[in-house]
Amino acid sequence: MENQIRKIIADAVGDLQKDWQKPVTDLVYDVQVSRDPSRGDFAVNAAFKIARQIGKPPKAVADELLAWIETRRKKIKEAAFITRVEIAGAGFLNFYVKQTAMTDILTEVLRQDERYGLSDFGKGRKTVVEFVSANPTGPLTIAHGRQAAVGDCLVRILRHTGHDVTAEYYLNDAGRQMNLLGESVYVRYLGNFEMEAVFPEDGYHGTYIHDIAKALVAARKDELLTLDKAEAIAEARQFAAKMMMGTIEHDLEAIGVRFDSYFSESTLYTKNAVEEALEVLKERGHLFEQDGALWFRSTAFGDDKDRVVKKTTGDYTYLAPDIAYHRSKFERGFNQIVNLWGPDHHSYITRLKAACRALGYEQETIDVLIVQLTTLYRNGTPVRMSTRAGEFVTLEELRNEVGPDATRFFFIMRRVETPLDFDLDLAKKKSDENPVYYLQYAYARIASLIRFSGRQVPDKANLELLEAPEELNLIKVISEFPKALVSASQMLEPYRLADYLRELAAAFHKFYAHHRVVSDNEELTKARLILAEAARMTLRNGLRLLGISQPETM
RNA sequence: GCGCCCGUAGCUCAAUUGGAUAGAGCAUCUGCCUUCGGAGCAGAGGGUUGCAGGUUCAAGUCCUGCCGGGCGCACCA
Repeated sequence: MENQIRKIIADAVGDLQKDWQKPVTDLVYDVQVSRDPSRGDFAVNAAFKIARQIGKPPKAVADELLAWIETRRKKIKEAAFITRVEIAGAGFLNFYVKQTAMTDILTEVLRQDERYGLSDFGKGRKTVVEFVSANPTGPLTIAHGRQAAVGDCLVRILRHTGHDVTAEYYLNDAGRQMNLLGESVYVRYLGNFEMEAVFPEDGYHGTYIHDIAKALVAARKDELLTLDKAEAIAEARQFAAKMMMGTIEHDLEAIGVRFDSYFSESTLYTKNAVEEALEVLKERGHLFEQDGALWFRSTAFGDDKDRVVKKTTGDYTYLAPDIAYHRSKFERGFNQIVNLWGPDHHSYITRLKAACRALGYEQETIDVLIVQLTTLYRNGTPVRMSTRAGEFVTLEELRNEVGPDATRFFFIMRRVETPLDFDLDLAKKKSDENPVYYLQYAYARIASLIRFSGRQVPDKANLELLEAPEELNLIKVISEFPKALVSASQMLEPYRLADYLRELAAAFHKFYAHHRVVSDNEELTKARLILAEAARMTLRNGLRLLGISQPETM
């Protein structure tokens, strides 16, 4: 429908252009589904955009377009479904279309079923979404949880809109933090044999360290006591990392988050990738030595200051392996890089993008989403968190308390760049106040309705019977699903899907409250069952993309 | 000090990237269950979109300045 309207406008412009002073090029305008019936079914703002280009008042352009359409409305086939076009406001063209033109979408939804919403919008995009990427030095926190929920949801949406997506977890397993973990566990391990040792400064204090140590004792008995300290710590580190990763993967799995790839930082060193990446930068003339250190001239790419990649000590900074890591993304053929980072990495974005361009990757898109922090609220007051003392609310604890569905939904219902207030009491409430239940209730209600009807949803019916405002509105909302997905996909904003689904659920509830579906009127019953079924499928497809269950009963 | 982000209803947030009368949820108040699930629906109140200019057919959105808040400015990771 939208395409046909665009075709008409394009033809009109092509025709009228002759009489205009300036040419119209690259015309971009909106064809918007109107939710207000007094504004027609579709609102088009093309006249404004044309007016700007040719230097005429929008109203005048709209008049010309309207006249053009009116004189040909009976002749051109694209216009067959149009019943009326009118000018509104300062130059909007409002299109009124035939009922069947709107209801056709319902049979289409039923036909496409699980495929409704799929698009090839992202065709040609080979996308890597990197998120969570927490060091396996402790359990995942709620900060990771938000990243996990948003990232996973984004992956699903990108996939659904035709991107070739890889969900990747970058494992910082080469650094000092991992050694600290090993040392912390080792000291606790010794403690199990009544042996004293100095606990490392900045070591990890959480009770989970004791758990790991106990597991280590169970697995290796007193074997580590015979090794020298460095060796024993290395063993402890390896054991702890493996065990922590197991826990992390389990916690992610529990809220439906899966990764296609775990990329280990340490492999960058074993494969000499860090040296190679720096070599490339050097060849391209972006490195220099100063004060005994090796620098990347990032200021050439808009950074505030140049950055050290290799310290005077000979060690790499954090940036060096990260450059190598991102180079590997390009080398693996990805042309769309999406990273989800915490707010503490904000200033790092410029640096990374500078490095990517310095490596010679100009065409590829790099998007870094800063996922802001979450504050949990209980009884209206913030829950205190402190990683330092090893006391923090873990993702696992949160999930156990509010359940996986609410966990995911609350994490994604806001734009990622806004800090999130997570109301625990609200998330647990099984009532109308809880937005998760609003969506799931709509789904369960439709499922129940179809069960009640005691029959199969028919393939076809006289859909022209659907003419009440609530019915037409629901149809319009259903028809906007693919567009909502593309929008969420393009802008990398999963919350848009959550927002859309709330609107869809509201449209259904409203329809349901005003009209009886199963009645004596056989034809109308059929038509309304089709409408309900299309709503159910759309809701289901959307909830799946959010990773939220679709209960048949509640 | 420099850079980035934010300021919208009592609260939490939207607003189709510049579109028409700024919308939802929560909270408050008022209605609706003898028929498909009331975890729902209908309605009311609540706004100078921080302030002042500017750009244009059109500004919550873009530009400038101010006010208020947050974050970042490492040879840490």
